[in-house]
Amino acid sequence: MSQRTYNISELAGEFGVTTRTIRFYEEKGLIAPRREGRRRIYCPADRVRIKLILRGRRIGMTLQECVEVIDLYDPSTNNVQQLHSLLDRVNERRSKLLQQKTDIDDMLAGLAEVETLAKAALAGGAHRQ
Amino acid sequence: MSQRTYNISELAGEFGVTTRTIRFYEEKGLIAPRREGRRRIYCPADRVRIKLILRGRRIGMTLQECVEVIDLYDPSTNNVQQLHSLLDRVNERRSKLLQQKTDIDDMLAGLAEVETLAKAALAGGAHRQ
DNA sequence: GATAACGTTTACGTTAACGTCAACATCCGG
DNA sequence: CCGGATGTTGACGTTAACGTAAACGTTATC
Repeated sequence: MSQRTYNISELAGEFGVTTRTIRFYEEKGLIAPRREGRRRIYCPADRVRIKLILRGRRIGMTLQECVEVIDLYDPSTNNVQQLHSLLDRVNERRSKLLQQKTDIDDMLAGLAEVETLAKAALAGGAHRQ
Repeated sequence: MSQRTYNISELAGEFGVTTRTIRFYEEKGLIAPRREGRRRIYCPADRVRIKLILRGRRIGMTLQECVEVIDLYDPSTNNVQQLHSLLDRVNERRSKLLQQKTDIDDMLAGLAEVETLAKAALAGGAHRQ
């Protein structure tokens, strides 16, 4: 069951970013694909990391924050202290995300109002140019 | 019923930003407080605009996008063409917001898993330093 | 009337997240 | 063997969103 692999333009195409973006993430230490000669070869895990990074970016997280969140998913510790600190960071991140959800819902409510008013105007007294 | 007013440091304090940030928003044309001499005097409407800008920023919108959204709330047109274009922009913005909500929910689900695992580790086989 | 406390303008500095370009390597079909 | 297509490594450029600092005005207060 040899893992499927990807080259850089394949992933760039899939995610709608440039190859420069993917190389930049590597430059910043967010991913570390293996090499075949000089060429970068991405495994499924690399691909997932990129996906997670881009998800973070879509909600306005910095690359640094993206790493922090991804690192949460990858505990690799059994130490009591570290588990507690992990739980703390999970809670911090969660409260930020919940605030963002509230912001989004408020904004959606505003849009709904705008839509209602605009449709009413169209149905009622709107005039042509 | 004379409107309440605010000075710059008052608003900066309330919103947890610097006065520089507020002046910067003005520089970019996002707000336009009236003056009393050289001093900036903010009315409730100005305050609301700042609040909306900061809400946009929290979910990763650029200042430009913030203006676009705020402008949606302020139609001031009865032209059919423009009303249709308004509705289009509302829909575009909504779909971005919904994508963001999905991203946030996915991330929250991930955090919940991490939390469950960490708590299990603490309850079960975690060891002290 | 000196000195804080707050505000103003002007201007240069900074950081993040890439874009852009040059110069070169590799590979592949004709 | 050669010309694209694709990849690589520098290296410098760019934009957004402020930070920071200097130099000055206004007001309050001791």
